[in-house]
Amino acid sequence: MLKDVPSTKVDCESCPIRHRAVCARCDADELDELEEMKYYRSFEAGQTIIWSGDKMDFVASVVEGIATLSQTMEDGRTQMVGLLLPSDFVGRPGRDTAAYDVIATTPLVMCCFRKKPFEELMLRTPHVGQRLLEMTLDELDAAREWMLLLGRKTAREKISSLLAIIARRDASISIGTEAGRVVFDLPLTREAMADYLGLTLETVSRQISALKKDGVIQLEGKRHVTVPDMDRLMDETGDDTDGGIFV
Amino acid sequence: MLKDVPSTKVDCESCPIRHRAVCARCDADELDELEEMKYYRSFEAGQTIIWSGDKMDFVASVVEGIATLSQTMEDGRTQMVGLLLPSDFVGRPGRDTAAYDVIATTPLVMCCFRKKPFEELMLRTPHVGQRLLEMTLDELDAAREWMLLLGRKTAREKISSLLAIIARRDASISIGTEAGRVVFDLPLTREAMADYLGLTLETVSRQISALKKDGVIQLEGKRHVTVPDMDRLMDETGDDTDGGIFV
DNA sequence: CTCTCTCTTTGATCGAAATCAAAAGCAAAG
DNA sequence: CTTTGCTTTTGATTTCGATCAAAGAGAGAG
Repeated sequence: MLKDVPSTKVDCESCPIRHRAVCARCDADELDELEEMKYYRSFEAGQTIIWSGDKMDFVASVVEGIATLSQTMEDGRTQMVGLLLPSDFVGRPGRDTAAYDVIATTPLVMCCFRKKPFEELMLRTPHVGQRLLEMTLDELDAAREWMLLLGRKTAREKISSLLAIIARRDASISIGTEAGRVVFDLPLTREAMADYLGLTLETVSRQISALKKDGVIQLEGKRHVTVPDMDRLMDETGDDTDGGIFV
Repeated sequence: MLKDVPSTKVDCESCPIRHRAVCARCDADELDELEEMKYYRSFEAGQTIIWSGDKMDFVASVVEGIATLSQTMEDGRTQMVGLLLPSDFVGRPGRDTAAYDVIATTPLVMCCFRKKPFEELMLRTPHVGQRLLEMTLDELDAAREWMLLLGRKTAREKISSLLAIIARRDASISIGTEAGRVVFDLPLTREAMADYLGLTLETVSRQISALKKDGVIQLEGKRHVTVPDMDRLMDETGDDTDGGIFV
């Protein structure tokens, strides 16, 4: 089910708990303590990591890969409520059951901490709690941004918004950025995109085809996207000038 | 614009900052400090309390009345992203501009604290920060619950869900509860409901009429609602048995 | 009481996205 | 190379909610 990554002490630049997410202002002792505590788990694409309602005895942050948070109604309608990218945090200090399904959409590596000791550290270390509050507020903003999208945007605006988010996120990583040109691979299937946007997969496909026909994007295969002009794409999102905060 | 409520020391049972929201576990000194800090502001129905982008130099919690958080696109489409009921908290420790419009939908009284001293108290008092994290996580859950509604529910399910939420919230306050029967007044106009649910006001009106015709609810005037059988209403929401967490 | 203004209901029509259906593309397995 | 089992695209049709339009219902002002 899950294979453990070697968890001997690694000086892991990409481990967000240590280096970005939680501990930016912690002192050396606290960092060491976190370092001792952490362990890695990895998952295959498509694997469900946590089922809604499960007991959650750890918190974690994404090191590599992409996961989704989603909710499903009895009749099978599902809505994705969050996208977890590297450095994003999973888990609820103070809660013991998961509220959503967490599914790996690509091979995934997470950096985990058992919840109990992590919570104890939180009590002793106000910075960690504060940082967590900050991150939670960011997530809340993102969720509310998404509510506007789900409630009021057209299918074309929805797709454009999602592409813009991924493009921006990737643009900061990839090198393919020159004068508004961005190139990236979609990390989600059409169905996952539909579940995120509150659409059907057919509508997603059609709108992507339409954006392609109109020259807003170029497609190579099913996943490889080129945005020749980010401003043009942004115009399609319906957002005001400086756009969404999301992810 | 705003008239101040006498802010001499009041032993205010309904003031949530003091008695419920933030300070359940604080000791006497901290409570006194909060007590000294707080002041009240009241607003008329329809008044905009905070504009998105405004500088926010206070945090507050709702004592009486109802307010909404909403986002508006340039072309006027608006989506409500939160409903503030008594005891709910407004404001972002660590942020200085408001992300949403806050509008009073009924006469409103808020218990306010200047942000700076409140943040300082937070630093000294871990309980307050923790409580705030807990509250923020609740809001996040609520927002995500709403994402499912916005993305995947039908108009009828949306209306039923909103009615159920208000009914449940009111049921715990009002006396009109006997064997699943709940009576309450809608605190929102049809338009506000539409903005919350991602619908038009005409659709809201039509669906309410339909629920009435089908005996799921009874209406007296425009606002006064009787739910003869909560279970029946819950069946209409599309939620699984124990329903939403929202509000 | 009547006028005005706002909120709400209801009707007729339209349109965007859902649904139903089939074909095309592609990768892994045999 | 063919088969199998996806994911994706495209087409035809339907439907739910939006839009356009008008009438009813209160509440408050004069």
